[in-house]
Amino acid sequence: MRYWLMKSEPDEFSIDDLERAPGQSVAWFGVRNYQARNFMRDQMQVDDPVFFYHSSCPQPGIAGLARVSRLAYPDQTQFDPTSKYFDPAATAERPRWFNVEVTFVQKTRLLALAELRADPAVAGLTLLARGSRLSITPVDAGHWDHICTRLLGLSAARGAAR
DNA sequence: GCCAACGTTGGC
DNA sequence: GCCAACGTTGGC
Repeated sequence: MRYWLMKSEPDEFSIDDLERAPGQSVAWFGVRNYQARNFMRDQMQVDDPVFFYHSSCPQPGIAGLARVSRLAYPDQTQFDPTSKYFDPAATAERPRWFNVEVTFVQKTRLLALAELRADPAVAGLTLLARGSRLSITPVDAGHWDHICTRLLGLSAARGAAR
């Protein structure tokens, strides 16, 4: 099992939107970065725990927990000419972009980026790396546990969504 | 709105 | 295959 952090702009799709989604499960479509795609396509497994991170907003930070609910499959928006994620180079035979699905676990208090940066125990989080822009990043088990139990006050079991 | 950092594109 | 130009991300 691996742990992940997935960024979303709350204006586009927030933790509240995930909670309200039918079945509380959604396709994580629109990723157009190869490294992030590869994480989804090659490494993410059903039930992997996910930090849901709000980016490009007044209070960037972790806003909740989710988990992977479906293995990666071709991102349908790449085939849709009316979508802003349309990719003319993609074909059904040779899809270029993939997405997993994630499901809602729970909201948390907003754990601000600034608070993460200030905590030496999570130094090394890919999210915090200089110039890091990746929308999907892996999280070490130790960092996951520290954030859940020490910073968010959750039980480790709840945090791991078992 | 600024801008640093990084990724992608395309001419050569 | 190099690399300049351009586009995007995302915190501030």
